[in-house]
Amino acid sequence: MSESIQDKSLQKLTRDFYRQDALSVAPKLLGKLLVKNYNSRILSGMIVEVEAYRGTDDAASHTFNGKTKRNEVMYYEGGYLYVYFTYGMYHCCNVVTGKAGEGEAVLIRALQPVEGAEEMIKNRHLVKSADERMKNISNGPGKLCIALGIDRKHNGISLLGDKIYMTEYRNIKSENIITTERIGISKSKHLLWRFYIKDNEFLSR
DNA sequence: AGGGTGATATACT
DNA sequence: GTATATCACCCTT
Repeated sequence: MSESIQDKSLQKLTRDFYRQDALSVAPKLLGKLLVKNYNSRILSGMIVEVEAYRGTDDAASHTFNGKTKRNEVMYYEGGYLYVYFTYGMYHCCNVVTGKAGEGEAVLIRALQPVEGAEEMIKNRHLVKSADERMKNISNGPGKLCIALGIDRKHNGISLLGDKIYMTEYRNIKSENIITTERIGISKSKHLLWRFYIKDNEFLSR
């Protein structure tokens, strides 16, 4: 208890939080910290952009056509990481939400680096020259996975453990949360299931 | 605007 | 089994 000045802002998100519906969780994830233990160092970033994906009513969701080997983690109860490989070279990182069997998740689309930016730049093979490049570290779903070193090994990992987890960080006022159509999909485009922090510099677009 | 890259799903022999 | 289309992306022109 010696150094236990409990910083409320860094409290881990709970199972109850993740067990809510994807559409409830998605906007609430904005301003939270995604934390990764990386070679006993901490890499972290504030979530600034997300998209919700939900099984039955969302043709763009991996779970729209039922369970497969690839998407089975999405059917876990909320609080697990769903990581999939796409376009031959990238990974995308999702937070499973809802109750077991529902097949929902929230895609993390962009982070604002908080801790370990130097390491992230190395992971991304960027040259730290200008602030311009800093914005390029984790402003996209594929990029943030490279920056944090997230790949298929992390598929199905619990967010209540110590390898990867999320904590409280900043409170984002509702008037600073923008809602739009999702990016990069062709089906169910009309659904306004993308959420991002207004005027943040680290958005994917 | 187009190419790179490979897993996955679907549609065929 | 094999063939083809698609894909929740990123980078370069």
